[in-house]
Amino acid sequence: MPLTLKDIARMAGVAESTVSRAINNKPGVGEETRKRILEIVRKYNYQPNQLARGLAIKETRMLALIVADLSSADYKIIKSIEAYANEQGYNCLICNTDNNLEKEEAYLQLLSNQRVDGAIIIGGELANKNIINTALNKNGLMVLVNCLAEELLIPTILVDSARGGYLATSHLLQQGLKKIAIVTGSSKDFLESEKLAGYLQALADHNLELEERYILETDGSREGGYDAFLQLLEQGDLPEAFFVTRDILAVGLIDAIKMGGYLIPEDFSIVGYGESFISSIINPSLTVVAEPLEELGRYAAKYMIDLLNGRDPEEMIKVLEPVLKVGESSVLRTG
Amino acid sequence: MPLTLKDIARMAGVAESTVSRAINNKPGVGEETRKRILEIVRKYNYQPNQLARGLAIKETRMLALIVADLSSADYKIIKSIEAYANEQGYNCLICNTDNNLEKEEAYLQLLSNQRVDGAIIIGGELANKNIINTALNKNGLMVLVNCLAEELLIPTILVDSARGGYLATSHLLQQGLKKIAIVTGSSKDFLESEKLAGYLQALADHNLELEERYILETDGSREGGYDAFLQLLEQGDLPEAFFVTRDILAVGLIDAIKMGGYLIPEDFSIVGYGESFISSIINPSLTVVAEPLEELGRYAAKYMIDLLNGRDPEEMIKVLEPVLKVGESSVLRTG
DNA sequence: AAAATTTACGCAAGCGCTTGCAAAAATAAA
DNA sequence: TTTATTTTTGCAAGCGCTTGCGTAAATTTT
Repeated sequence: MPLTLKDIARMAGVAESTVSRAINNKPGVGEETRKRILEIVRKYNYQPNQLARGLAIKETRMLALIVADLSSADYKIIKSIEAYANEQGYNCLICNTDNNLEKEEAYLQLLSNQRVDGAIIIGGELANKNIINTALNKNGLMVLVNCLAEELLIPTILVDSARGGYLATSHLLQQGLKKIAIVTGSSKDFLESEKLAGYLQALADHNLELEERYILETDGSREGGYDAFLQLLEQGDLPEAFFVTRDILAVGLIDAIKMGGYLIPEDFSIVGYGESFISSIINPSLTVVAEPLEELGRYAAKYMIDLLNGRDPEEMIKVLEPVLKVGESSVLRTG
Repeated sequence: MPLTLKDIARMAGVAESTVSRAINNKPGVGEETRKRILEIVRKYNYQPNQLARGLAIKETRMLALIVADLSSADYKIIKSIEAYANEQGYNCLICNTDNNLEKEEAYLQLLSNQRVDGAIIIGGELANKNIINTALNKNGLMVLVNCLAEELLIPTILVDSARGGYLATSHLLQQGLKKIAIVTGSSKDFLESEKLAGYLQALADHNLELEERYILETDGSREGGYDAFLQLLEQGDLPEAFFVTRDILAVGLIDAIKMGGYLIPEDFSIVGYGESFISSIINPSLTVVAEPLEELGRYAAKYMIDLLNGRDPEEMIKVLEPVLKVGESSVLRTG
């Protein structure tokens, strides 16, 4: 059995309350007694029981990280959140909802359970408004990362996907390319539709008219990317370049392009999205719109903890800028 | 303020203890009262405070997942652990030690803090024996994944890396190749040295003698892989094939090989390790020794929970078999 | 030296839940 | 009907910690 406050108190010959105050650096303890107590604490390596403490002061120092589908992209965000949170004395629960609403709901109950002090919701199409709203009404503290809950006043931090789409498309346009196709994931996904919007905006800014057939919506999988190219091939109307909104899609697309005997970037230029190291491993290395994932995570954690410290959520909305990282897939080698 | 047991008790006109028993399906509550109570519970969506419950019954239903360096390989294991644990009513804390002993120690204190019921330690060179031993002595429940703490009686689950090395090397030998180099990460890493052992065994079984210069120890990074090839190039003594023990290493090695104008697999056959989807994305697709990560995670979670349920740790050691997945990098195209 | 402050410390209640034990109620046995 | 038995329920202590409040001791002020 681990030692308790009572044990320490007995050893030090003082009351429990005194030990408590000494440990927590609260006023009301004489210098001498404090030292004596801390000495004993150290000697026996006493660790306060956090459950009891949490119960008494009503905080758990735990955060729930709710992820729609734990993927290789998310772990960087998570890592970053965890690092910051840990610095501030918080631990992080990992909650994979598998894109399952019931699971999401169950996890959000951690808030009302009082198992966690707050929840950070990361990603995708999910983020069901009803569920979140319910949690919100119960005073559940939440932060949204890369997803939106319109109307609801929740601190949100996201990467400007429209800007990303714009950057990617502009880059291709600047290479003198005009026939640019976009290969996206589900249009239900807010971020995906933003990327499309950026793409359209860039075209418009260059006075190019929209070609419906160059907008290819897929399921976001590798096969989806592969099929997208086949589809164009059948139509017999190939573009000069591709903006692909997900790295996995790009992999599939590139498979198909190579299978067709085409060269990148000679026959097709490509810009991808998301700087997983896939992009640098692929041959040729992929030009991508890179998101500042580490920063994303840090902000998320910071907002959460600010929230816990009573800061007003009103002002907490952050839009980070993606940057274009030029690789070999979009630029013709000179010479 | 959330409702408490007392609130429910008052509403139902019974004592708190009765409500408690009703909620937890314990005997000693009349059928009628039970129904009445549960009705109220549902109506108000009452959620027991887990901290209080934990304090009373001395369990947190939380597991710490201690990872040496949260990487893309680990998240699959984590995902799998989390899924199983969640099924069994446990939540998982994510603890990234960043390969830092102090952090590892701090995280293991979660055990003595009684913030978690058990810890699953995943990975690498770390797993400091002293620290673990201390935790063990305090009755900390632990499970090891893909790492070892010799002498200590701790449930362990790992993939047979020696077998992996053997499989990889044998495969190359079966292709009629004889001059096979191995590129490994740090030899301090138990798993890495096992892979080497498997490699050596395979050579021995084929009556090939060991060529020291074909054993290349690196820092495990992409650059490490790149440099390994350069080193051989300088020596002017190139092998016919490579067994590369980490996927990132393989990426670097392949970079270098291509840079040198060589072809894979025509000039060099390659077998990598770990079926991240890197292996299929790389061109040519990589032949790899694949580890059953999902299964690894599931076993880890299962052992942990078995342990919590009082099962004897003695019998808990599981060695999973890796399998060879043949890609294009090791087999000459016929025709 | 006495009075007024300040500081150090202990007491005890409370956080929300569980559980052993005893009392009360319902049921079975005599 | 009485007694014995079982079931239902409540009481109260306890899990390990925090904190408001009151008192004793130390310090400062007159």
